[in-house]
Amino acid sequence: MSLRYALIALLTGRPMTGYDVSKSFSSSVAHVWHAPDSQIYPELNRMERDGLLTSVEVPWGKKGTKKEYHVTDAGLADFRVWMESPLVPQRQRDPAYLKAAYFDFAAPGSVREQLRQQQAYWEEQLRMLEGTRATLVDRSHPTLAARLSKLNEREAELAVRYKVYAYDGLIARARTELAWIADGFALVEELHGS
Amino acid sequence: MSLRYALIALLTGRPMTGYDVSKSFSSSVAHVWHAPDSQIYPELNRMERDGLLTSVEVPWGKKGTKKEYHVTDAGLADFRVWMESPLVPQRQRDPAYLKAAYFDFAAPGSVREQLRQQQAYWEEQLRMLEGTRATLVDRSHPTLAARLSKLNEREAELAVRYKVYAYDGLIARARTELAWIADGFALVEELHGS
DNA sequence: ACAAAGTAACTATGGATATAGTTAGTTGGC
DNA sequence: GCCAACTAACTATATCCATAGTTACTTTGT
Repeated sequence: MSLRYALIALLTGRPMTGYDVSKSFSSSVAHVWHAPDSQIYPELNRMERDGLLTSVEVPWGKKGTKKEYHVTDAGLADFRVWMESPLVPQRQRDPAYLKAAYFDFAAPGSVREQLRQQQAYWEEQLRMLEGTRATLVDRSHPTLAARLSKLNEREAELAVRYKVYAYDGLIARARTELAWIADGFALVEELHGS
Repeated sequence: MSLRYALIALLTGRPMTGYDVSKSFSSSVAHVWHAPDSQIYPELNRMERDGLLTSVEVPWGKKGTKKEYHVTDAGLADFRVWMESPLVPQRQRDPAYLKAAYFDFAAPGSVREQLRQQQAYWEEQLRMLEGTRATLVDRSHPTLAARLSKLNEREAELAVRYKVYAYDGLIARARTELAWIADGFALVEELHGS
């Protein structure tokens, strides 16, 4: 059900077409919530049906049209209810930790290779997160900038600070993963030599 | 697909009935992989059908019987293939970070309340993880002990060290979450006063 | 003797998610 | 003038996962 609220959150910044939403999801918003467009388009339709969004047909080129989704008052109210409601605790389900617990079933070379892949992934994540954080701090982030233009300075300050806070959490998490991976290299070294 | 390998991993320790597996999942193994029994029983059946497990009917009381699942050589081979294969990178999908990014939509009191709930959850997690880690180090953990009895000292050392390593990662993650939550309290204080 | 708690093994249903397409119009480069 | 890349909006299928039951037998406490 969080997809629905991720979509409202995104659309409070500015009205968007399904395609825009899909692009936003695969770039910046994907850091906090990933979704493929096969989920996004149907969900946008359902949300319009449920009155959380309205759509406006916008011309595109000569013949084409595109649907631009706007958050309704009901949608915003629904979002606030969700924002105020307690969070259901996350289930632990991470294949990386499951694998690590049974690394003794794999060859040391394979373990090192997998650690390298995880390291590359998290380093890339970290770079992206730090880059995005910088665009939040200087308020150049496109979606954020669109939303800020509708707010007064006090409200803008809150919006920016909480977003930076969320990214700080993600960055801390990425660093923790990288530290764990570094420990993994050291452990393989200790147990199997270099 | 990881559920299948989590099940094989568990059953390499000792043969178990579906019920045993379900209990293990809701206690110790749930730290790395959660699954309800509505997933476990059908998956065990499919795995038996696919030749990864065999089952032995064991009498239970006067009239009852129970099915004890054993990992087959094919199952172990399949597990090793998975253990050696690269890990698909994680999708980020965490409602806590999504919410945090939009805390300005919620009342400060509600934010504090949600932070408190998250804090309680992660403190409890941390306690459990540290408790389980201790039973791994002193080799008193039941599932681990069962597996160790089939291994020589060198193999046992590897099995223990990697399991402790996995738990160290989970513990570090829990601590990172708690530090982030503490920063959240400080931020709410700064932005809205106490 | 009986009830409560525990053990065992499921099923049913709906929603969430991943993977992989499809159809059609638009823009920019050569 | 045409092709590649991009924009737009999907659909189809299968699996994963969560919630909430059901049935039936066993052990333990009183």
